[in-house]
Amino acid sequence: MIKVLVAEDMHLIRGALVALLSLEQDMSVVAELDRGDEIVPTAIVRRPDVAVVDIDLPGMDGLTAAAALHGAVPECRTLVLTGLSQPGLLLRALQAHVRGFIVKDAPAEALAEGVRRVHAGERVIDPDLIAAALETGTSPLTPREADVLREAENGLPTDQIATRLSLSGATVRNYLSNAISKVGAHNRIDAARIARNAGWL
Amino acid sequence: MIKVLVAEDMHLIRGALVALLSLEQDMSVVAELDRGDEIVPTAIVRRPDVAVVDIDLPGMDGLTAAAALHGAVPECRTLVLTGLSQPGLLLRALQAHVRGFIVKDAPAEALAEGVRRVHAGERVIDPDLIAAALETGTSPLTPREADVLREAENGLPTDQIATRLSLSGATVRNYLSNAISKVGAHNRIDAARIARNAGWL
DNA sequence: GGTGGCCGATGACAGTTGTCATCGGCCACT
DNA sequence: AGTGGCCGATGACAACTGTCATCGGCCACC
Repeated sequence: MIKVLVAEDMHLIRGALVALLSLEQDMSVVAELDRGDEIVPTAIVRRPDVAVVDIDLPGMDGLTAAAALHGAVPECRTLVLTGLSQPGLLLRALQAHVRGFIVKDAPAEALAEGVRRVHAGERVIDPDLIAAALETGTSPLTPREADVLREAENGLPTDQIATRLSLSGATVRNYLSNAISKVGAHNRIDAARIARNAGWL
Repeated sequence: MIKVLVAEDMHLIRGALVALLSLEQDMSVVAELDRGDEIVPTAIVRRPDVAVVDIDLPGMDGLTAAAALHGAVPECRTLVLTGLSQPGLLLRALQAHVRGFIVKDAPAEALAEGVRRVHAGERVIDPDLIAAALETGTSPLTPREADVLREAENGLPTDQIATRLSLSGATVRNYLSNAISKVGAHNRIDAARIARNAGWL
């Protein structure tokens, strides 16, 4: 019997995923969570074989939690669930010792199948996503450029971004200018959109 | 036995929702769809009692489909499913003769319960969402202002928005300026974000 | 028939944003 | 010791953005 932990913030979706997994004879859900920062403490107590983790969780994002989980409970394999297919996230996921990466519009059977294969030690990654990740490549942005883009995404003007990051306004504009040209955008918000879609933020 | 139609674009989530509904003794899923424009044709053939429809579907958005469904198969009641709770969408949903409105982070039992109540002729709407909708009120934006904001959201510069909407660049700036002051934003992207969150786009 | 709202446009102006050249400090690598 | 990259900063300049006043046409409402 494969013991599964499920972490997904939207209650209804989580319940539905649990229902889906519960249909399988060879697995049982031993924990249900809605926050990333509860994954490790819960896993230590419940000792799941596989953790099914949404990438976008409150408290602590799914990838950070996956890395921490690998450290705290190494025998527990992580299967990441993501809504949007952002290639850059795949790279970060692999660095976080994630063993499987399933997109939410994969066929329903893919989940249980993925859990089984990850439990068996295989890696489970959508081939299309691998191709996209290789194509997109690694982020061209420096950490600071990414920081600035993240703030710009919310519509903050230059000087407020500068204040929040303790930078000079002119420096912020330089970073934005660099980021804009690196990703091939026309302005800051375009750049933020491109970087976000690529999974670089 | 309540016959249910499920329309949700993410395959895995759809399968999970179907699994969840299939656990109920008094209902059966008679149709599964991933596109909005197939809802009406399918409903005409399968005659579901309740349609569970995601708001964000390819082909035709869930609300438009719900309105069409009400016209084509009036005895079928619609229950809308939405990820983000955007108050403005609730108003549009009610105009589309939607009978229920469930947020994806509602408890898992809420779905089957909602299906039952909608089938019984009740309206099912989260009280918090009603309050938020009343608070947010109806959109202050004129149709054209909303058009311009939608384009601005993607990072297009003024002149490209003008081209796409067949307007003068100066007019676009005026509309944006109006929209920005109406929603109390500091710039176009801030305005787009606010309007999007309110469900006005 | 007047009033008011939305549409579309123009011109002027200030403020913000994007680009470029250039600087110094720091750190890693050869 | 030199090279190159990232960080943070400045100044100047052009381009874009946001605001305001103002116009005419159209349509709905009283």
